[in-house]
Amino acid sequence: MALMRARESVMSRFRPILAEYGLTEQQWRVLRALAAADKPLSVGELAEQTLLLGPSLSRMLASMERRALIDRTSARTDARRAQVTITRRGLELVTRIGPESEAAYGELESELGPDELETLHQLLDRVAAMS
Amino acid sequence: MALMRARESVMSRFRPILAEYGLTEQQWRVLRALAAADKPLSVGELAEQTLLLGPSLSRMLASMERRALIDRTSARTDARRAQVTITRRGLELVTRIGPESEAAYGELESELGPDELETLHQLLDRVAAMS
DNA sequence: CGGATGTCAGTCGAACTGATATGA
DNA sequence: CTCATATCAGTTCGACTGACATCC
Repeated sequence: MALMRARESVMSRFRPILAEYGLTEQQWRVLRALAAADKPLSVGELAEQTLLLGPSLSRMLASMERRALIDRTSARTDARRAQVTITRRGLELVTRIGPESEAAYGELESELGPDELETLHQLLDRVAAMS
Repeated sequence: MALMRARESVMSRFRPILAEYGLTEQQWRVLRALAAADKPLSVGELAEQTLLLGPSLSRMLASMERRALIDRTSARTDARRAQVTITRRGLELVTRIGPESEAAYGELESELGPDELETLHQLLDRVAAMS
């Protein structure tokens, strides 16, 4: 519950911004992962990085492709593997929303202080690594 | 994302146990809140403690009432306010699942150590309090 | 009356399972 | 053939909104 409350506290600031741009949290995670990666990602890699399931991603990607936020082509070396890339339009969205995202992160840092934010990060990573 | 990963890591151990008993995470949160409170809770109080929305709760409570896990009556002093209590059957479920829940928490404690778990808790609470 | 509480109805997004096409 | 990757189909659940009944 503590983890949920903390996440809810952070996201409640950020969700309205996403809604303005017609994005769900999950779609935002996809866009960020693609923008951060400097290469095309497979659906499997995306699933891992965004904590989404394959079928959910599959439908989301179809919808995001219709909105021209991402592109899907199949890999040359392995035709099973999709190549998902972010489009110029998608990247534009990320760069427009990005600053507001960092602002939310900045609030967090000014609330906790840089050292304790770092501590929090390390502890969370250790919990995540338990799996 | 760090908060999500940490939570996912914790819950991935626990979710199969809930599934065994036919409970969703959200229903479990309701049961725990009711078991922890030694008095009837209103839907509003439940919403606050479980991070669920009113309408979602309303439907869930109806379903849980059909399964005889909870009871709903209206308050004497204020007929708008519902009195939600846990039934004997619901309490039985909590006491059966409880130990497994604490086992998961124990894993966390043995992974981080008691001091750092405490630190994590405090940091998370501070983030949650930002709202 | 105005404000609070809870429920209902309906829509939407995502989780999840099982089956299937395709290719390594 | 096997295994992996991705998608499809279908169901279920909760988020969310707007309307509404009820009561303070």
